[in-house]
Amino acid sequence: MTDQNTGKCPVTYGLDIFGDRWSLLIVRDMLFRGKRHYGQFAKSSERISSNILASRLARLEEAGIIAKADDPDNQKRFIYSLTDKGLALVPVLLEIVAWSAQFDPQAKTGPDLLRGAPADLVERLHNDRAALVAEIVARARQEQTAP
Amino acid sequence: MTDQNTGKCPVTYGLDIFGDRWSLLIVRDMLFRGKRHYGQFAKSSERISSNILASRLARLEEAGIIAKADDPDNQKRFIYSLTDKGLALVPVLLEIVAWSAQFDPQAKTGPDLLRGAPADLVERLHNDRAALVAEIVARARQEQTAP
DNA sequence: CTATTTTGCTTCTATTTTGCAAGCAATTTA
DNA sequence: TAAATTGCTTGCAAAATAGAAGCAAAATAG
Repeated sequence: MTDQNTGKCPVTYGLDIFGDRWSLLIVRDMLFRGKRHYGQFAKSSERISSNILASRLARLEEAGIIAKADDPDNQKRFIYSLTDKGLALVPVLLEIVAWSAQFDPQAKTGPDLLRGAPADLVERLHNDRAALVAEIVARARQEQTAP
Repeated sequence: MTDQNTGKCPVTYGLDIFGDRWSLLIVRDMLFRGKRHYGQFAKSSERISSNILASRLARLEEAGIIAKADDPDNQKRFIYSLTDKGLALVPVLLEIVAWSAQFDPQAKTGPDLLRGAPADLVERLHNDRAALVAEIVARARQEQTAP
C-alpha cells in the first residue's frame, strides 16, 4: 500500500529547498563568515563551481531564503543577504554543527565560524540555546546592514 | 563522499554524509514511520528508485548512521536500524520540521509522523525540547527492538 | 513437494545534474 | 587609457539519478 501521507511532509519541504551539497554551505558562509558577494562565495574553501553557485543563489533567492540587492559601492556587483526565512535556518545549522562535533573527532571550528570551538558551542546550545541563536542572528543582521 | 574531512568545517562533515536528497528521508522513515526493511523504504511516498535506495542504505551504514542486521523472521531480508549516531539526528530533523512548519503554509503532518500537527511540535520543541527529543528517541528505540 | 510469489537487491539505459575550463561584457582600478 | 576585476554564462565531459527490467534465494500457496 502506498503512503497515507497526502499532504507534503515538512522534512520534504525543507529538503526540496536546501537538500543538496551546496545550499546550506552558502547560508553558512553568509551567517558565520560574513560573505555577501558572489566572488566571496566562489572563494569558499569547498570550491563550488561558478555555474552551480549561480544556480544555487538563484534558487535560494527564489525560495525566499536570500535577497539580492544592488551594491551601492559597486554597480557591477550585488549584495546577497539572508532574509528572515534564511536567518531562521540558524537552529538547523547549529544542530548540524552539534551533531558533527559529537561524531567527527576531527571537527574543528576556525576563528571565523562562531568564534569558538564546537565543544563550547554545543554546551551553549544545550544550556543557553535561545540566547545563542538570538546572538548569532543579531550578529548576522548587523554584518548585513553595517559592513 | 571522500574521506577528506580533516580539519573541515562541521557543517561540511554533516553534509558530506546526509547532504543529499534522500538520506534524511530514509532517517525520517526509520524515526517517525517505523520503517525497517528495504521494501518499506521503497514504498515511501517520495518514490526513491531502487538503485539509489540501495546505495544510500550502504552509505548510511558506512557512515555509522544505520546498522544492517539479519531478520530472524525472514532469512532473505535485513533489518535496518538507527545507531546512536543516527538517533542523534533527531534534533536536526526536528529543526527542519520546525522551519518548514514556519514557512510552508501547506505543512502538514500525518498521523504517522510524530502523531501530531507541526504546530504542536514547534511549541513543544520550544517549551519542552529535551523531553520531546528524548521521547522520540525512546520511541524509535522501542520500535526497533520490539515490533 | 512443486509452483508461484515475494524480497532485496543488481544491471541496464536514458536523462539530469555537476564539475571544469573558458569566455565575456560591464565596470573598476592603475 | 589599459589592465584587472566582477558576476556571471556557455560548452563539454563526467558523475549522479531515475526508471524499468531482471534475478536468485527464500517464503508462501496449493
